[in-house]
Amino acid sequence: MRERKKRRTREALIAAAVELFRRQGYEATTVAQIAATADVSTRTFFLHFPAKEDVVLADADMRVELALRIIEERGADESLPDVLAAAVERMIIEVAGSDLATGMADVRVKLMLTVPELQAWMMRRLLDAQRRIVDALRRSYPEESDVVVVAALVGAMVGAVTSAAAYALRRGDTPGEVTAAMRAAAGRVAHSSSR
Amino acid sequence: MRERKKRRTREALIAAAVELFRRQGYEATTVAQIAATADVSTRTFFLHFPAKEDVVLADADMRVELALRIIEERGADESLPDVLAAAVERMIIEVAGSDLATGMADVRVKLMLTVPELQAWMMRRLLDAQRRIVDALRRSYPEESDVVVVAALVGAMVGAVTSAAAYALRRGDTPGEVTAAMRAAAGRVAHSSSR
DNA sequence: TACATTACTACATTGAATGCAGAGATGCAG
DNA sequence: CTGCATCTCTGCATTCAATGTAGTAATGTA
Repeated sequence: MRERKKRRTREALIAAAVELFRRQGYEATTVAQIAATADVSTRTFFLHFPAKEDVVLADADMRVELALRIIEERGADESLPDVLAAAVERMIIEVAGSDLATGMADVRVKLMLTVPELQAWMMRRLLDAQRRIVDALRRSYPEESDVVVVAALVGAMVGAVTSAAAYALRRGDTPGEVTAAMRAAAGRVAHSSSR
Repeated sequence: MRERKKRRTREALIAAAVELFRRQGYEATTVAQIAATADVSTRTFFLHFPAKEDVVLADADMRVELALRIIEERGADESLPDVLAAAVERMIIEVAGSDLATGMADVRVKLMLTVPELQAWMMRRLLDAQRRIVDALRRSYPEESDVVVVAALVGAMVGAVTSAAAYALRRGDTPGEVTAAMRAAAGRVAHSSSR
């Protein structure tokens, strides 16, 4: 019941923020405005989100967790690049299923493609995800001696997929085409490193 | 003469900032402190740097310009991945020559590896650099029809090199080893895509 | 009913960043 | 040398994100 109320205000904040961002733009909207629209105090906003940017990228961590689970569950019978490719594929499916489908995410994507501040924030989170993926891979493949090689592979994979997605979205591709582009990019990196 | 004075205050600001960051840490240092140490007003700081973060990443654009020139100068006799590899190689050499050599850059690298705020800023700049590289490649190779494929390649290249560099630095590699790791990462990506 | 937990609020404060008006030095015309 | 224009730099006020603190009110529990 308490949990419920907390989640309601959280979602009210997200809804208010996205709506205001859509109407006025990201920078023109203050946190105070968002809080007022959601009928809470400004201070409450920061109890739910560590920063203004996080309200746009809410629940993005969840996807990383899924990818990490794939890596940790798979044992030693599959090669490292293959497992990495599978993990990335899992994230692609997740993104295709939620972000590219719902209407509110449409606004989010547009914001992420246009507001530099949000791009930087996303990259920051992505960097963090990369680190955790590298750690997970090293735990699952302790025989792979060189961290730097693994890190480079993960960096290439993440860089290729996100760059492909960004350009496909900017070009106005359909959700199906975007996922296809991401998948193709991931495939090229994985294929190259497995030989 | 006027130009000279301006550059002197700029360098005084950088020196003051790096020194204060080293002694007190990045977040514990205020812009007002930096300005006071450099004997200028707080307002002047923002006339030289658009944000506090930029004082650490000063003159990083220059390197990107060098890479772009490589891409634009090369005609059509070399393949796209090869030219991209050459451009990245140029940047690697530049980084090895300046950032990894001088003592002040030592502090900068340490800051970039530890302060999340700076990492986000660097990623923002990196993203911008990627865009410009993609544009330059498309100008030099108009016959390459798919932007997304080019973008994915550039993303993979930049992602691999930066990730490799970050992990090599974090591990405590010597400057020579770091550049070797970057070069190896770039080579793997370039080699894979050229076939 | 008493107690603890917790979401939330009000208030104050710090610090980054911007706008504006003006002072003072530098370079350049006549 | 004298005006005039062009800069850099300053001081001041302001906005806004973000944090610390203390306290209120409601919910859950013994």
